[in-house]
Amino acid sequence: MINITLPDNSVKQYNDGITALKIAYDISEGLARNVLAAKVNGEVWDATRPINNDISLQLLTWNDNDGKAAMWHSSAHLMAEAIEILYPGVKFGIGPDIENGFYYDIDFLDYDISEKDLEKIERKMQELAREKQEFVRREVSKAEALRFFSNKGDEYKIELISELEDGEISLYQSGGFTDLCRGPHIPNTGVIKAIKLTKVAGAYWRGDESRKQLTRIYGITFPKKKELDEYLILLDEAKKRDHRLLGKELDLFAFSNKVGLGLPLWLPKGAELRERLEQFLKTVQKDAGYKPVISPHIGNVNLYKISGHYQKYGEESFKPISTPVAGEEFFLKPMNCPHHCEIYNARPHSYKELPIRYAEFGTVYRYEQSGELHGLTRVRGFTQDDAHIFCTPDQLKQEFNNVIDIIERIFTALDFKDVIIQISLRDSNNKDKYIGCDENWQKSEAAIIEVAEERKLNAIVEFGEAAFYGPKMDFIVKDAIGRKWQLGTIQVDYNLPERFDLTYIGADNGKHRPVMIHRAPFGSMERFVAVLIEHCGGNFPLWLTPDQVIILPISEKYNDYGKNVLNSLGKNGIRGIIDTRSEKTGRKIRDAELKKIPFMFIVGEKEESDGTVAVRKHGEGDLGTFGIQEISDIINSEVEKLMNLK
RNA sequence: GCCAGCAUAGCUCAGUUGGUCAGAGCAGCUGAUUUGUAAUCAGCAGGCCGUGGGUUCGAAUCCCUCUGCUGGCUCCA
Repeated sequence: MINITLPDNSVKQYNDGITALKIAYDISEGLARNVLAAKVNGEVWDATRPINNDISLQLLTWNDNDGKAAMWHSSAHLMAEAIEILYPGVKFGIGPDIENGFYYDIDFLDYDISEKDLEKIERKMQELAREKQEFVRREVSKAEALRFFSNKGDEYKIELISELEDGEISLYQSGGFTDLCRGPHIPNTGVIKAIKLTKVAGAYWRGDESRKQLTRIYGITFPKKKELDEYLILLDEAKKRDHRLLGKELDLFAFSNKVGLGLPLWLPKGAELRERLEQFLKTVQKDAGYKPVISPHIGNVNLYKISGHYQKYGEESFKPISTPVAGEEFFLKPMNCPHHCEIYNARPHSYKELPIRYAEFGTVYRYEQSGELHGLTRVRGFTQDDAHIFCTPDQLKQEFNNVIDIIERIFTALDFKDVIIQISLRDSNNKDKYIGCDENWQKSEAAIIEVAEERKLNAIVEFGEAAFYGPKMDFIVKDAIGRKWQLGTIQVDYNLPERFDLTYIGADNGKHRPVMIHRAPFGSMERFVAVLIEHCGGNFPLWLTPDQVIILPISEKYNDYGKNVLNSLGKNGIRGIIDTRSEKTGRKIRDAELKKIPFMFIVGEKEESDGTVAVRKHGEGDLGTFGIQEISDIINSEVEKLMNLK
């Protein structure tokens, strides 16, 4: 007999060789039907794998991420089985589960595969799933595994096996398909009820551009048809929020082939919105002791050789610009920091001046591969809300804290409520990857961790993800429909001060090296605006939105009164427009709703004689009649509250 | 850059197997209407069917080139 400890700490006794699935049946048949896998002493196992020792057991279902993973991984096998039947002879690469579903990389040889073929494969999968094929695990020797796949002619699997240790190799068989796989898998394919293959893409074998490109097919499966439908609705919602569509609809930005790929053009409404964002941050930064600086868009190639960007961005930069004088070359700047270092170096500094905080909305240029470009989120020219703080090592922690204050204030003002913080530290087993002495690393890592602990930040720590010059803290926001976006970043840097020989004179009258903090709360204006658009679906916060109010006169008779109202609003600092077309009120309301303007003021005979407006709020409807000063005050106090500026 | 798909009016899209196939709605302009909480009516204008080549008696439609757009290109059995 063995003891099985369940999550509620109850202990049950079973015979050797019992399986998680049988235990589930013992608890209830309903549960058993939902079991996808099991966690045995913290390790994810097949629910059908025999248990021979005392263990703690957690049954995994669709509600557990590990359960989902097992389901999707098994779905990848199911897809491979279907494909092997439909396209005999194809060769398989890898087929893992991913965050939202699974994929399989396959060498389709001479078959042409496009999205038209997906439906056929889906149907085959459904047919196979209904057979409730069981996944059978078999542990094999390396020689046996190699023999199996050489007989099959699957050179990719052979390559994978050759890198594995003998004794740790397992095969899984479901129906007529056998795959090299460590598992775990779901008990049988019967739980896969809803299948959607989503896209076909090329993917290099093992991500290596020099190797053969395989065909990757992505898909996702669900235990219930309803969940697939919900997923498709979510995708649809994401589509509606796409910043590229909304940017066009709301006249915010555009691209032109004549100007060039990945080079955004900001239209007046977009530029005004961006200016408001910049102005907001400038005000916050002024309060926090930042000083504006301005640096040119190009710099001598030697500047970037000193900073190390030349080595790093050489390939990803636009080609150097040559001058008529031989031997002189300039780069479009890929980052602002080298310039700011030289601004610091413009004159000597005393410890009494530190910290020095230089801020610049600096436009940088990087040559991204054409296929990487995407709306405003991935472009070739963009503006960072950059700042560099030069401080003494002792001031580091305080300065780091101050930057977090700024970032939190901004996220609050923009209604990003769900923020994940990632602290990226050095991989201490692999110190060669980084520069700088241990002491500095320990100090700066400790500073970040202490700050995170003191502020009780909801932070995850990643080892080995630090920049080569120092640890960093990244801010990842979740938008309104749950997608994650990396925005702000704070980085500690001991490298550039050294490379640029930055110094200050200390109280001891000696030269000392300052520490540098790189930080960008928005990251880049382009990317941030894109994320903001998708987050709010084009319904910007009141303080940011292009037009806060639209005046809708009932008929042309009231246009003059409407213009007077607009004037009064302007005097109260409220942005508005007026719709003087000779359209019916219903039409004007509809158009204003579609333009997502927060407030509609409807004015007619009553309002004109009373000096009032009938207020309708976007998405909510009629709010009733207000005096002009009264509603102006309401709007302004709302704006003030959102901006949190006082 | 590579793989797959797409490209028709400012926008969203129709255009069956090549032969009145250059169309619709919205937006725009002109006029009528003077309107009370999500589309008033009528008329007008608007396109080298992404570019260049080819096949054909004939191409928006078939083939090739180029350009651009979209989705991907390790989340490592």
